[in-house]
Amino acid sequence: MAMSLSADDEDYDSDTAEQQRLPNRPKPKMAASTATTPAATTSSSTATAVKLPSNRTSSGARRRRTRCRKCEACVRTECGECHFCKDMKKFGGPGRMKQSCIMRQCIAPVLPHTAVCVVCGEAGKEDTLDDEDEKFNAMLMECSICNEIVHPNCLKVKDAAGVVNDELPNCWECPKCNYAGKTGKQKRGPGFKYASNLPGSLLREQKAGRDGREEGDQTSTGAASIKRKSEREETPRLKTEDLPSRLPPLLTPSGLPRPRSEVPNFLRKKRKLFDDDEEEEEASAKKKPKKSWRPEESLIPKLSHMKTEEEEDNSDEEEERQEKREPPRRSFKKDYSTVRKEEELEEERREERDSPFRSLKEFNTLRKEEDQEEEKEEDDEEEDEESNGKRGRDSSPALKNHSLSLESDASRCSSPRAGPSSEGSETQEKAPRARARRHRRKPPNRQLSAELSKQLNMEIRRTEHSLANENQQPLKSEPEDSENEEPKRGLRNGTTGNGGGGGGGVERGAGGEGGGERPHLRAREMNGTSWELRHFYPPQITPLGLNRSSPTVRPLPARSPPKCVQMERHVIRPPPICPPPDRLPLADGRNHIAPREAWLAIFGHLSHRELCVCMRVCRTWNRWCCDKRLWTHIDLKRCKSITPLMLSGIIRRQPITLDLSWTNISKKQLSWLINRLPGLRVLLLSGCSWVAVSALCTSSCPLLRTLDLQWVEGLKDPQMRDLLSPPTDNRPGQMDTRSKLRNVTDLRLAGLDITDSSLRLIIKNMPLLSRLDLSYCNHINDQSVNLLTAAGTTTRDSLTDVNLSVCNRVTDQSLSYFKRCGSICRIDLRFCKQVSRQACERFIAEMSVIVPFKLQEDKLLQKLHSTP
DNA sequence: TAAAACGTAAGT
DNA sequence: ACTTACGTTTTA
Repeated sequence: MAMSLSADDEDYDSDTAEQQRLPNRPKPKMAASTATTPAATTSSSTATAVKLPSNRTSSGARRRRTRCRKCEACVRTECGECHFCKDMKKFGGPGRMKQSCIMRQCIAPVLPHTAVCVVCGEAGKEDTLDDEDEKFNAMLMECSICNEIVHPNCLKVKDAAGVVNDELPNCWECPKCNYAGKTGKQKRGPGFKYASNLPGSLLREQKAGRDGREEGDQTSTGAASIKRKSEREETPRLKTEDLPSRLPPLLTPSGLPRPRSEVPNFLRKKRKLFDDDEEEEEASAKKKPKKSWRPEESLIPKLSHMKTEEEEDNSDEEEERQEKREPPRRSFKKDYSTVRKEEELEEERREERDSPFRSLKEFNTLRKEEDQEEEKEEDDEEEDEESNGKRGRDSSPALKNHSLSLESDASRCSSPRAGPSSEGSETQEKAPRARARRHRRKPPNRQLSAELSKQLNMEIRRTEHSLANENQQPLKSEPEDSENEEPKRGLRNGTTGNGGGGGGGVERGAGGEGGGERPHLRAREMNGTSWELRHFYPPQITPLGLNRSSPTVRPLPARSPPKCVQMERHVIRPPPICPPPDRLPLADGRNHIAPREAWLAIFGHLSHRELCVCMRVCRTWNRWCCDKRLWTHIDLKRCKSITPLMLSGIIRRQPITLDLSWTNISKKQLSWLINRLPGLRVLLLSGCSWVAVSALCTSSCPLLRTLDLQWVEGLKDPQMRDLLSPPTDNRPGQMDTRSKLRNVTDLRLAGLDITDSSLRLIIKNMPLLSRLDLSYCNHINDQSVNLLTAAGTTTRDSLTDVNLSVCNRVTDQSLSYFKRCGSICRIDLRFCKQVSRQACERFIAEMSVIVPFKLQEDKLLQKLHSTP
């Protein structure tokens, strides 16, 4: 980013250089020292008067944004544990970094109160109005391209449409820039924070790739596209189509004065990133056909489900699914996949031929056509909708289309640039006003569908808030427990496993490589624990008796996430909070009798896929269906490629449980995710690489309760040490002796070559550990159990469920050690060759005095009346 | 290239 | 006047 920015900045500066520099405006890259001065000067000017110098117009300095103080992050207290907190003097640090707590990074930074319109010099006046549109026109809008802050009403060029960025309050691409075809290349947009500053930022990588893609999408469009091409660097955003549209930016539907749909710069960038990866591909293949891409939204992934449906229709996917046992709802992951570029999709298809989604490509092609129409319709609808729940009307028929569109969205999204191109095509087709909307919607790249994005954003926010209250319970969330149990089940059945999560993924994923096997492998021996095995057998599936030595193939990591990494700048900031409507607006202007909560109760019974379908029905439903409570569990298991979009989609939904098992997520991606999922309680990373998992070493996830590291490749004692050791900080006063995983209660380490040294660390650093899965750990022996149950250890009393199945070094002796555990409820010693049934019976007999146990299965001791 | 450092805008 | 922390620059 920096690089790209710099480039942009240069231009920028060149223009403005002479003009005064606004506060903070980064001076030209020159030496910082020099820069300082100017800055200072400017600062003085600005400081006093909020207003920006008129000259600033051309491309003025950007106004620094400040926290909204309302979002979940803002209302949170400092964690005291992150990098930035530790730097703070209040936490004993030197105070040099001067950054806000990682957990408090504002989700929707706002313009400072001192901001005023460059034209009239007044502040935002939206509060004085009721009408949404009026509000919009009276609120201050900051252009992400020229940085100018104005009241839309004060613009002379009202006919031109501005492109509202839904994700960042008061942010748009002003009509002037839009009309001029300027791209936001220069900068990310106001309020954009360098994600790279964040510990977990995924960033930087994107740079390279991102630019390219976007453009690709644009191709279809006319002039704009041209421009862009020339300006590759620029953001993908607007396309030419925007030009034509003239309507003033509409307001956000949500009612609050929030900007609409555009994808924030950062998003765009993100998308670009995606695009980049894809771009080539797309460019070559698809783009040409201009499909109408739509802005993708992070949501889209979900939406993708929709498309899925069709796909399903096409094939027997459903059947397949069932066979696979894939829980329909969990298709979520797939949805995300849809987001990816078509290429990826194709690959996936190939790989996951079985998956319901496989037909994406075809689907997409089909959709293209449909989409165009759809978009038209949608646009119209949107207009209508804005005030009421318009879409509802066409719901039924719409569903189909919508679903398609959604999918398309997803696909489009995947192609960052798609937005533009699509727009172009759309525009042409549609009426002017429709176009206008589009502008909004489609922010260039991934343009999100405006509506969806908005709603989503809002929802997200809400969700986040709710997340804030950890207590929130999902309407129908699937109990995390289920997941927890997975392992066990897995052993039993061989398959089960993950099911909890949505299971199914496993099989599928494996499918490509032959992983398909599933369950029911028989137990044999497992001597060495080669991770190969792991690959072959997905965690839950692990055959009790696999021959570990057998060579395995990891589920291929599918293609590595393309330049996804480039999430860099991708800062996800949902729009300002705007509570979703409590009632469903009907076509006749009245509201449906059922309140939102009632609807949510119903939605709670739907699968994620179904929710995606519902989200297409109307804006209101769209928002409701995005309720965080409906997405407490996100399953991307076996999803071969984790893309930035997927990541953003995850963050927006703020899941409590995230299953990334057997994916090839990268360290940066994981780190980025973790740092943005403060409410994450369950993280499943089985089958991932240590490289990725190592993100846990530097990221903060204090609330994490369940950590699944089964079959993580390369995870041995040294790595376990890194994982459990307190953060290392050389700076004085920064020592935190507590492990970042100190609150973990459920740890799954099946299939790892760890020894007692790791156990000691676990015992020491996980005082709350209740469930421990050490199955398939060949180095675990009686001494290990002795350690876990030794006097003075917290695990002695905290352990309730220990899985030592297929641990061949464990003998009857371990059972005697377990008698020391005060809370033990379940001991799984199945397939432990050296454990006899007699010993188990003896254990039960002796324990029965205190706690009644039963032999639920051979060598599976289960406390009566309790199921851990 | 990531992380640290920094000037100073913005808020209290 | 003081604190927080944005957005950039510099350093490692």
